[in-house]
Amino acid sequence: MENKVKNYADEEHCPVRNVLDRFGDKWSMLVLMLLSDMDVLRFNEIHKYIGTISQKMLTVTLKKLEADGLVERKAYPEIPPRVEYSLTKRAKTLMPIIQDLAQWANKNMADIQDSRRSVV
Amino acid sequence: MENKVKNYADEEHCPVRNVLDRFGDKWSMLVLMLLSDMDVLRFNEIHKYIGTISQKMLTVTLKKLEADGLVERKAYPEIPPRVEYSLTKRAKTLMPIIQDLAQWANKNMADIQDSRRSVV
DNA sequence: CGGCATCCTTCGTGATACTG
DNA sequence: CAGTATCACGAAGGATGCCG
Repeated sequence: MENKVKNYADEEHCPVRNVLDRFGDKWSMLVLMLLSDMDVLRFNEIHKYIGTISQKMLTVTLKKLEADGLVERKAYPEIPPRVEYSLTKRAKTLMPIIQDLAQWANKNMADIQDSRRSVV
Repeated sequence: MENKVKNYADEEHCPVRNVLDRFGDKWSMLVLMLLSDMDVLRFNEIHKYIGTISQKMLTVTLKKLEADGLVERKAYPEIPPRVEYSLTKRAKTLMPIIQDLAQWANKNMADIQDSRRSVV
């Protein structure tokens, strides 16, 4: 019935790619972890926490995360404007996995850097 | 002692970025999952399984993974040449996390795509 | 067979200036 | 304050051809 050689490039077989396409970029993961720690933050607060991100990239990143239902955006119609960001429930189910990934990274980073040097 | 505002961009706080910088690219994850399924594969076998990857990118991806100690490369001095790739122990400790990520992706992908459409 | 070298295109990212 | 708009650049990725 089934072909022996499945196509590993399609999304059917590799949903991970679907996920990574969304927060595998330079900043998304960082924003998620930050919001996970701090619960609610305003635009400029995030900007200050992540010192090196540009305003543009923060905007783009937040928009993407909001579109994917991972971040909630709450704008208050005040002058000056105030906008608060927080994680959605969906994002919160993802965070434990991110934490596992972080732990693995912590444990293995040193060894990996050794690998790169020794050029086995 | 500590500054209230930590820098979330440094590796100390975000080892995930270190990991993602390594296999967060377009193909690494795919190669890891494929090798996890198939145990041992030759260069052209991987190439066929992942139909859409270019030869160049497969080479680059495998080299990166090898350098990080995630993939083992075994070359047989024959004519024509034969090279076999497999996961290292280190990579095998990572795979469960990847699997979790894959499961999460499977469960949530549909909802996420709905989110993108409804533009909440 | 399993690469490497080169060229070329596209995308992500950054810098800067402007706005409601 | 919280963005948007525009320009510019570098890196990632693809196409093609050559080699041991």
